[in-house]
Amino acid sequence: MMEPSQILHEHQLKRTSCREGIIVTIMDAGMALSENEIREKLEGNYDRTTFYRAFKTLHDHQIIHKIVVDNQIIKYALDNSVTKKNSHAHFYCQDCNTVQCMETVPVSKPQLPDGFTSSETEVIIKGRCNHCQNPE
Amino acid sequence: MMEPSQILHEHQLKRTSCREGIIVTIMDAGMALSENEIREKLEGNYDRTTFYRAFKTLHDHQIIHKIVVDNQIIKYALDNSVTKKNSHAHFYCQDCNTVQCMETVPVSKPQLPDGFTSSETEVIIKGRCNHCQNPE
DNA sequence: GTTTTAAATGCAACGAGGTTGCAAATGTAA
DNA sequence: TTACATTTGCAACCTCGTTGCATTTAAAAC
Repeated sequence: MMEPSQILHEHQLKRTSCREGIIVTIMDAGMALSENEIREKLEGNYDRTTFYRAFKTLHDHQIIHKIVVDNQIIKYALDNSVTKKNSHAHFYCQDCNTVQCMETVPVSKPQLPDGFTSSETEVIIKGRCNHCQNPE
Repeated sequence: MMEPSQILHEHQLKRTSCREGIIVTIMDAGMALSENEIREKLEGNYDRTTFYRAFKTLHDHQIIHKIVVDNQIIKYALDNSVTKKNSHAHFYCQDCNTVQCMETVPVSKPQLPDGFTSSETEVIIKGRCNHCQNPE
C-alpha cells in the first residue's frame, strides 16, 4: 500500500496532519469507518469544519470512498485506486454496526434494458458477520 | 394493487389523509420519489413534523421502502410486500435524478464467506437512463 | 535557512433537516 | 353520539454541514 504522504503528493494536495491522519486511521482499521469513529481515533483535535473539508477533499480526489449503508450510517474506506482492489460488495453487520469489503463477492456490470448505461454499481449486503454469529 | 385504505387497515393504522396521500402519490408516480417531491404533489399542506412521522410510520410497517442512493439522495417506493414484486436492483439516473425499479435485474442472495449470513441486499446502479441517452 | 505565497485551519455565524413535548383535533370502535 | 386512543400542528430545540474571514501553515523559490 502507498504511503499517505505519497498519495497526497500524487494528487497535488498539501500534506497536512488532518488529511494524513484520516488516511492512516482508515488504513490501520482495515475496515470502513464513520466520521466519528475516525475523529475518536485521531489524537489531535480538529475543528468540525476542518474535518468536513478534509473529507470532501479526499473524496473529491477519489482517495476515500463513501459507503452509504443508510442515511444514518455512512462509512469511509480507501478507494480502489489506492488499494488496487477490484470492484466488490460491502457487507454491513446489523449487530456490530461494521462495514467490511467482501472481496469474494465481485460486482460486475449489470445487464440493463435497451437505452440504459451504467457507470457504477453499489452492492450493500446487510446481515450478520462471522463474529456476531452466535448471540446469547 | 391494494387500496391505500386497505393497506393501512391491514397494518392496524388509522386512515389519515397524510398517510393515504403519501401512498397514493407514490402509487401514481410509478417511480421512487423523494420526500420533497411527494410533498409538492400532495394538495393539502402538512406540517413538517406530521410528514416525518407519517413517513416513519409507513416505513416502520414496511409499507414504503427507502432507497438510499447517496446521503443527499433518498427516494421512497412502495415495499415489495405491497407491490408483490420480487427483489430487484434500483437504477439511479445521474442526469434526470430519478430512481426506477429494474425488474429485469433480479437480486439474489450472495455467496458469502463462512460465518456470514445476509438478510437483505441493496443494489444501486448509477448511470444514464433511456430518456437521457442522447444529450446535446 | 529565509522569504514568499497559495492553501489550509479555526472560529463564529448561519441555515437546513429532523426531533420532542404538549395541547388541540381527529379517526374509530362501542 | 360518546369515549378514547391516536394523530396533528406548533414551538422550541438540537445536530449536522456550510460559508466568510482572519490567522496559520506547507512547500516552493531564493
